[in-house]
Amino acid sequence: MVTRREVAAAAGVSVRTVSNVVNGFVHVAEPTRRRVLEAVEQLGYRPSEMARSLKVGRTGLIGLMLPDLETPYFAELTRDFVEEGAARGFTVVIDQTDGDLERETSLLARAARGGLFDALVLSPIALRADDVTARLPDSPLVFLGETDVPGFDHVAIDNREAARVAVRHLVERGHRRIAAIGWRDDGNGTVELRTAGYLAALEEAGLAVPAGGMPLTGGFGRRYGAAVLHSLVDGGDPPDAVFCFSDSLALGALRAAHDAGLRVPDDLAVVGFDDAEDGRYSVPSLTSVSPDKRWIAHTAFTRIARRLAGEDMPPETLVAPFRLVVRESSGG
Amino acid sequence: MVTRREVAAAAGVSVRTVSNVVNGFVHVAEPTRRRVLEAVEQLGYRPSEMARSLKVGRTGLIGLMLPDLETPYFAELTRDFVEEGAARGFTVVIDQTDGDLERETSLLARAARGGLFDALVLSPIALRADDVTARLPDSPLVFLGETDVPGFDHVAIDNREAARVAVRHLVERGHRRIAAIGWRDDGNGTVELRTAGYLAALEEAGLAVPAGGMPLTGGFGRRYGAAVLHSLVDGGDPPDAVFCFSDSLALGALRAAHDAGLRVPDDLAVVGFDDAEDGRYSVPSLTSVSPDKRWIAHTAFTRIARRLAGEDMPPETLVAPFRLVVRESSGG
DNA sequence: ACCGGCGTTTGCATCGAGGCAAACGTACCC
DNA sequence: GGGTACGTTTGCCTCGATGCAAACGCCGGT
Repeated sequence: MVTRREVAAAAGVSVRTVSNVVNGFVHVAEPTRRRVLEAVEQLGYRPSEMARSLKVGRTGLIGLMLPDLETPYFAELTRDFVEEGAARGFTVVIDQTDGDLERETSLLARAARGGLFDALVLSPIALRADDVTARLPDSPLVFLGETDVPGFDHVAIDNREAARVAVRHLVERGHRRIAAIGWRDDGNGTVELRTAGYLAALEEAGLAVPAGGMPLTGGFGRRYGAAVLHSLVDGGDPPDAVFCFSDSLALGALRAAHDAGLRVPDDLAVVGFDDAEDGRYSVPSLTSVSPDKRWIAHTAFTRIARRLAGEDMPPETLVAPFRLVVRESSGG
Repeated sequence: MVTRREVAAAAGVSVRTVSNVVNGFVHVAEPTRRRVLEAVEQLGYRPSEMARSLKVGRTGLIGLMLPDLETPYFAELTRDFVEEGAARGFTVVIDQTDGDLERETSLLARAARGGLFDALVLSPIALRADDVTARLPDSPLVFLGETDVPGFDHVAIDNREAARVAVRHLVERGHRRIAAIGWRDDGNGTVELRTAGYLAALEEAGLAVPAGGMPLTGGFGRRYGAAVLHSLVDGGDPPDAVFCFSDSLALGALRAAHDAGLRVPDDLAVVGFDDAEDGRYSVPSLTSVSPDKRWIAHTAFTRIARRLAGEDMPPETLVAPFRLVVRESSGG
């Protein structure tokens, strides 16, 4: 690694002057500047990011913690974060946890160490408030999703309302036996809110949860959607519509419906959640709740930037907009 | 930020001793260790990653440059890289370029600076050999895909052979008018090799490219697959099979085939490339070439680790295994 | 000839931690 | 009791770059 010292020696100036030239600083005489730049060029000198970071206390790295990248929702969200970050001069570092508590805490611990990251955006699954406060980093934190850690910024859509809107749409289409796929009993806040919204919409319409209509689901992936729909169908008295807590679940359900000989949306309407690109090209295309991911990325970064700029503001929960995109799977 | 100095003062020892305790170094008397750990705990001291990195010359960060994350292939590949990296104590930093030359070079330039990254894995689209050699970082580079930059390690599957196998499968199924979707005229090596494999398989079977069977495609996304298939169908004399250069293209094609009233695989067989999860749950499920992504991640990291360990070895091209997974879309 | 002022350059200290080898202290052995 | 050996602790220097303020050189003005 070529250092300033060598450049300085080659150009016959002091180390400090090299810095001045490189940083386009104050007054540097033209001949001096030229000599230095020449030496830089010739030796192939590159300033060290690490040393710079140490001195100025910023790395330009933002950590983004996600359960996984294969879920299209997270892949698309990541894209928006990377893009928004690039526009603001940040590099986004992705960490994938699989929703594993140990990996979530270890990332937090690592991030807490000496500010390798200027800030963290967390989308935790298993992490609870205690785990966070126990190993608090100095850098700003923004939480995505439902894990409610008091004292931090929080960006999420109104999951309850979104679910309510989605189910109401099914009601308006004339469906009466509306099941939900995605229920889990592990204290996951997102799941609870979507469930609450689902139940609220049913109640408003004077409907009941159909037989077997609130089955436990092992995860948010396609295979679980397929498995649950199979069991709903096998159970007899199948629903005439399902509201799925993710597009992946919904796509799995579509596949299973097809295998069971059900026509969508005629025999079974399906609504998903996330509006991932997959659902736009599936057969049939998928009706879905579409959270505004760019808004989320933009908002999270705005909070981070303001906090990094030293602004002192109370933590807030910022509610992202969403809309329901109606496509073929619900008869749109 | 709490520093060692404050810990040292609190514990009544020298700064150096704090280091020794924290690093579990050599001989430290038990009472001293206890006092120091107590001070560490009480003050909430965390060693600074940046300072450490500066001193030891490693950050533990590996840069992974990809065109995008929404393509399931890259999302899955990323997953494997992140996982493999975590197992080896590295954090993977994703940079997304959209295949944009400017963003590709700027990342390379940034990475070249003072080794923020210990190594780089590049999956370039627009980047050419010249662009790389012009701004060569000191850290190891591994290239994925077809951009052949002499002098560097290179991990890729044999695209020509893989395409040949895929098309031969269609031939064996009795298809005779086999079109390809994915052709582009921009010097993209991957496209050229898959095209070559496609043509080779046709020639071996004594078949010709069907009318309109080598249409230009704007990209690898679903919409392009859909658009091209539509044009093939509209052109009259449609093919009885298509080999798509990506699963996304194939899924778009499936959707378009459905819209055109074609039954898959009876009227039209479809084969994709990448074996992304989407294709396993689509209707019909998708036959696809499945590159061994874990092998790719593992191999790339092995090379990197060996080079970082100081081993001096000639650059190599490492060929990843693949297999053809036959599913419903080709009558499997 | 001397002085103030400006433009330019430089030395020194600093960021936080690690390498090295010296210094310290105690205990043991002859 | 003195010397050695070992276990333990410490100072000092370095990593590469930046902030600060002093120092330098050169100019014109009186």
